[in-house]
Amino acid sequence: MDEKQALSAFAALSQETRLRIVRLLVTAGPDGMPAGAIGEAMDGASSSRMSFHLSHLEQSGLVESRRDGRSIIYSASYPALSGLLEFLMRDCCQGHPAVCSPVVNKLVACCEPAKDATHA
Amino acid sequence: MDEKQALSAFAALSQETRLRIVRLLVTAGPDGMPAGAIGEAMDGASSSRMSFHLSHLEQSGLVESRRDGRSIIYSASYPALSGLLEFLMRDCCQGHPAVCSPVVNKLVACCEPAKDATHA
DNA sequence: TCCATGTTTCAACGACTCTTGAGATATTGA
DNA sequence: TCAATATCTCAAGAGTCGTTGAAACATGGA
Repeated sequence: MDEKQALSAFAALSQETRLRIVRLLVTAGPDGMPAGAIGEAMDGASSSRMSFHLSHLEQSGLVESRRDGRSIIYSASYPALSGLLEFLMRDCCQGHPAVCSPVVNKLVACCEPAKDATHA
Repeated sequence: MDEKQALSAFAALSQETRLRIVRLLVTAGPDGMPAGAIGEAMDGASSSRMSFHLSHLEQSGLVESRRDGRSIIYSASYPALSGLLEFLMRDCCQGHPAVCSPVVNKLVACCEPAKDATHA
């Protein structure tokens, strides 16, 4: 992820409705959800409002879409999300231990990474 | 970090100048830099423009300031940055392995966390 | 083919963001 | 006290963002 993409992703996540959509889609899993169902989950937001935010999220790369019959199914892009996290840690915070160590320490507990990964 | 703070932090980082400032201040370390020096590093941005972005960053909690004589010294808030990362991983992505594992795997290599931390 | 359904596109509007330049404020040293 | 330095505050303007409602488009079934 380069700086331009990161700026776009941060802008996408800086809006309450969009942040909620991302949260919802992450929990929904790879199968995703149709736009209409997402709108209902957002306190019944109007379809044009949903479309606005979903296309914003899609342009930022954080979500993906595919058509299924009449519905358009949106799903979270896990690679984009981890790419953003990695950008924030590495490119922006330069892997500074004061920033990253607390996070890694908390996260290894919850995520159980493969212990024998690229860990030179 | 709660959602409101996270939204504000994402908004702060979604602007090129502010992202560059954060990067600069992370590398500058805990001693920070005076506003004028930051402005010079930003292609000689005007003082009012700097003030605008720096107070935006300060309000979001990502940077802190203190007065030193005539200068005001700005420094990165490492806790806020790791708080944001943690929010993104835990609250937003729910610690979803597909998002977090790649990041943690890459980061343990670079950050060398204390192996005996809260790691139930 | 026609209609219903699900979604997008468009125009309009108010609200917010960012930049600029001028002026105000705080601090220091003479 | 005065002047110089470092920074902030304010007002104005161009631009962007988010919402709304109406209309258009795409798909599937009768």
